[in-house]
Amino acid sequence: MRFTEYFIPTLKEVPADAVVPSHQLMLRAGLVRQVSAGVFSWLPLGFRVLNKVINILREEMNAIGGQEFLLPALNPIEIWEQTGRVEAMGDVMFHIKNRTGLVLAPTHEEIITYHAKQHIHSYKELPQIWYQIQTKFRNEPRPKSGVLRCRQFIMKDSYSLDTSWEGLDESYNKHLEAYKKIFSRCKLNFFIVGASSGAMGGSKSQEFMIQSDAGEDVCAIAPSGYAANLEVATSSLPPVGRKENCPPIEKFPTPNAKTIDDLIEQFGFDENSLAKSVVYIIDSEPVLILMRGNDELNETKLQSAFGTNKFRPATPEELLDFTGANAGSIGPVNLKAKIKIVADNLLKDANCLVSGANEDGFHLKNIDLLRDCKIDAYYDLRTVREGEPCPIAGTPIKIVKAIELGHIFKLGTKYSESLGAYFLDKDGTSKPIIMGSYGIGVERIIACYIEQNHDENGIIWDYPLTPFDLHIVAINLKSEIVKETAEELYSLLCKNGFEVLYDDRDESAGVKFNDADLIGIPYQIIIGERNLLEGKVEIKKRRNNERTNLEISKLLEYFNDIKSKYY
RNA sequence: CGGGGUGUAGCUCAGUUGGCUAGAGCACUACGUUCGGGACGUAGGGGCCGCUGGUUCAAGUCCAGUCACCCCGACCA
Repeated sequence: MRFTEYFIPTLKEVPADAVVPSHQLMLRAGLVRQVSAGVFSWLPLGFRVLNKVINILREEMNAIGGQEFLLPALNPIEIWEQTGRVEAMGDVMFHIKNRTGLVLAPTHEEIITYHAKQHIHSYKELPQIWYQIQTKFRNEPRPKSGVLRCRQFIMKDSYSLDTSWEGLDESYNKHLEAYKKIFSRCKLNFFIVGASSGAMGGSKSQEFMIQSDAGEDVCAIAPSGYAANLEVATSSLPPVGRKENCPPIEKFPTPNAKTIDDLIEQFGFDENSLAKSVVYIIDSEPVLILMRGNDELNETKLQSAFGTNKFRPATPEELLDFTGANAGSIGPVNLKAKIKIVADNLLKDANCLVSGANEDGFHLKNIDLLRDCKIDAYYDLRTVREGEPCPIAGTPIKIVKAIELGHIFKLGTKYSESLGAYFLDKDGTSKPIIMGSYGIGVERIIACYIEQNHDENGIIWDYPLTPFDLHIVAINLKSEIVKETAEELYSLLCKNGFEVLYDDRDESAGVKFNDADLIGIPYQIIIGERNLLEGKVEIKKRRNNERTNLEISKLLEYFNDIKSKYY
């Protein structure tokens, strides 16, 4: 491709709106342009990369027996009502205003299940893996970081249909392996974490992550290999437990202690003996949640424990109504109203605790959870912290920010049951199809690759994602010998199957060098009079700036050799 | 949805207590010179100062409203 005949609008300056490196570079190198918040156009150069990613996805999905579909983005709302997800998705789903009854699909479990219901009637027709690479629409409240969080984006989503839970395990593992191959082929430095299933429903789920400060997810990782999204991460911290000879419960004044830290400072209590209480309204019912003093409630865990995402912290008025005190003096004993009390696992059956007295300015000490109050249930509710021992081998946990590239779910029968996708098994009984759901954010692969592969001059592409294999930089095309050689080499390399970007612009050397580094094609072939006098051209490797002067006659052999290593 | 910020040329930005025909650099067009790390000269083109209303002799500048975009938070499969 000749630069003069190809639309590559590079930018010299960093666009003011872009903050994360991948966003800046995708704009500067002419890969994408923003049209509105969370809505992007792919320009020719970026679209080449996008297609390379899509090819890899397609190859690996086909390799595990996936069959490619193309499902509609416009969906009848009825089908979403049947699965209860109009409400669950809430504002995230786009609704069509001038054609009521249609929505823009944020994902495709419903449509897949609809087709399964239509045509899958026997165990003989299972298993199936159905996938597509298609545009999704989500009304994100806050799109950000370029293509990392968009309102319109491309997803590779696949769905497995099985007759048994063992079958689901198999389909799930096929995806797990396929995803590892996909991200490895894309040269991404990724890791896999245990994750929450959230509103998707289902049991097991794992996420594919890359570590990045631009990420919105937080993960706990440990040298043992333990890795989990902070939403579900646990540690093997010892429980508070019971002390011998816990004295009777006793109220004491704490007029100037509103926080756990105040109590530690003013009264010298052991941090572990303090218990804090927060009140949430869960499914319209008040619940007092008791945790170690300085632990943080993990709302995702709360959601799993109660099986609902309809909860919120109680208002100050509600606090006073239910407990008899304001925030800072609340505890599990002597509550004004009889409300449900749950506690974090670390407090299981603990005693000698300090907590609020439900009377402003007073706390209780020597609380025994077995003696002084009734805990309705214990759950894992706390957020893991840096340095805690991991649950696998007790090695210290590190907390890192990460970008989610892909997510695989064992869905189970939530959708097949609500939409009536049943099959007849061998024994003649009717059973719901057991499903899995697996997604990859296509644009995120590209943004993540750039996050991990760039320097101050631009993007550093590698095979196979690079938009072109080779970049010919011809310096001073007014020179006959430069022009002739460049044209000859361009034609030779194209004929031999290389994808070549040939900078044939009448621009100064500096402009071309800088654009070449910005665009970041792995090898630059620099053709200038200086080297041509010796019958040579210069090869510059983008990644490490390594330069080699090579005889022109050996060029084809040189790149064929490189190519054979990559393809 | 809460908090903060920004809207002036294609891009990055300046524009004072309201005051002449609204500016710079880069980009763009023409001609000439230059040609291995973002060249130079000369001459040009390009503006609904986000939008609407108000105050004023006079508004890019002040006031009110509104829209868009960015950041932090909330939310998010």
